[in-house]
Amino acid sequence: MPVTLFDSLTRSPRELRPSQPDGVYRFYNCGPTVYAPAHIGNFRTFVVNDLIRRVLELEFGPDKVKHVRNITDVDDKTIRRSREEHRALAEVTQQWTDKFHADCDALNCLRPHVEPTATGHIPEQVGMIAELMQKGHAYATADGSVYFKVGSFPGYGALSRVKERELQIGSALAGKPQTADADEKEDGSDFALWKAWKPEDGDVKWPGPTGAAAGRPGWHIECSAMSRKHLGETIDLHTGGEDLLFPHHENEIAQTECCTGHQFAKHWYHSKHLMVDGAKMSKSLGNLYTLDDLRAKGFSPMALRYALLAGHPRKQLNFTLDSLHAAEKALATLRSFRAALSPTGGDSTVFEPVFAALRDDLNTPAALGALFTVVNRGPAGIALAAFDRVLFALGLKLDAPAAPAAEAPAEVKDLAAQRWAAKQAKDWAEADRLRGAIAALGWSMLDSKTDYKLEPAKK
RNA sequence: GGCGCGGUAGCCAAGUGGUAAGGCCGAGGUCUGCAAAACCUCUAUGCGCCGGUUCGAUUCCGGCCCGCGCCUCCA
Repeated sequence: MPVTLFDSLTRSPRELRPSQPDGVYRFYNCGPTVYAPAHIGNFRTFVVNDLIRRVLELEFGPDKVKHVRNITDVDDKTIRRSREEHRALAEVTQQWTDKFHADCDALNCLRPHVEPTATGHIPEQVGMIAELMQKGHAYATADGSVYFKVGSFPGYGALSRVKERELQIGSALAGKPQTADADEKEDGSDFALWKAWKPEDGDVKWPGPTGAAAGRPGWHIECSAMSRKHLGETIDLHTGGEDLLFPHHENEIAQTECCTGHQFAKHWYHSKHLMVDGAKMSKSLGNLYTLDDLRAKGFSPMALRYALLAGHPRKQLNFTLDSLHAAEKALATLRSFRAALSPTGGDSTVFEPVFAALRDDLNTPAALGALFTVVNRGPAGIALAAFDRVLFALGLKLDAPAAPAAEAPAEVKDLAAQRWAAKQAKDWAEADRLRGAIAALGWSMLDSKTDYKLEPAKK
């Protein structure tokens, strides 16, 4: 069954097919800049990309997908952070890389097959810049930086239709101050391939290409170089958040295609941004959440994953804490449904509508709808293995506890023991009074036939 | 200013030229001393507004109103 995905280049849905004879699907996904914990907006993109990875594996086989996602571990933000904290750049970026991995694991995102770092691929980037200079697509400036000459690549703007955009820049951006390095450039739209060392870069520098000073690579070249090294000159799919479409991806195309002379990516995909409480996420609005922020509010990472899946990846999704509450409840229903399934035998085709929705441009809300349509019919005659295949496709893990178990304070435990005794004595008035006292301390006492447990009260 | 997206029940959110998936919330019920959990049932004559095309439009066309995103090395 064909998988279709919207293609940002042609602006239409297109079928995904491996283009190389080995049948391996080559998938490059722009990764995080590691200078702080990623926020849930970042994770929307990574969860969507994880879904692509899973759908591809189901379609072509687990060994027929090669997924590469980079780590940007040198740029203005990482360097600034390292200077602020008086720590080595590598130490800072390692810390946040580890945190990113832990968060991804918690969200049940499959690790990419290769996760290259920018600092680990300096020679590849320098080599590519040298190649571009030799071919006349790049030039060094007086300070030893190197810029890509946008005018030398006729295909520039095909992805973002930037030429249409530039017509308006005169009116809207005319008053904008020029950046310091703009004076060095031959043309305003040229972009940096190599940035000459400046004092604020501290000890962060590498030898540059011939004709350039020591310094560090620009942002765009890392993806071109790492993608080329790990996936070859032409890849099957390149993805990222919508904000990367321009200039990042447009620039990647220019760099790679000017070097190799071949088409860079067969297919482009961009997921939309996550909004929070109806507005763009930003620190100034105070609506920027990390995974740990949500954990602190008692929500599980899986609830975030579910909430992210509840919106179509190509539509803005408005995130609210309410949606996490809904997600927790939905997960609980799936959990009990799974527990009711027979481990052997049963129908394995009932979930086909779920897969069909995913194959149709990753329509996750429709997939969840189809899933619950089956769930609501009841567990009779449904194979556990078939349900688990759905869970794999969506990346949902149900065996994880909904919330981390917390230890009740001694005071609460004491009240609970008293209430249990009152209950055994059938002193209902006293039992109810004690339940109220426990609740007042922020805990819930949940009874079973023979036992009870304490949980933090639901907000 | 230009480009693009969206307005579907209290909230979130699919979808189709033929009469509205699903989740949450809410209501009722089974169970429980009571709760919680679980399970069962119910919940939009309606899809921003106004026209048009059509046997028939939420779905197509035109206009309007409202919200949002991008055009700044932010996923």
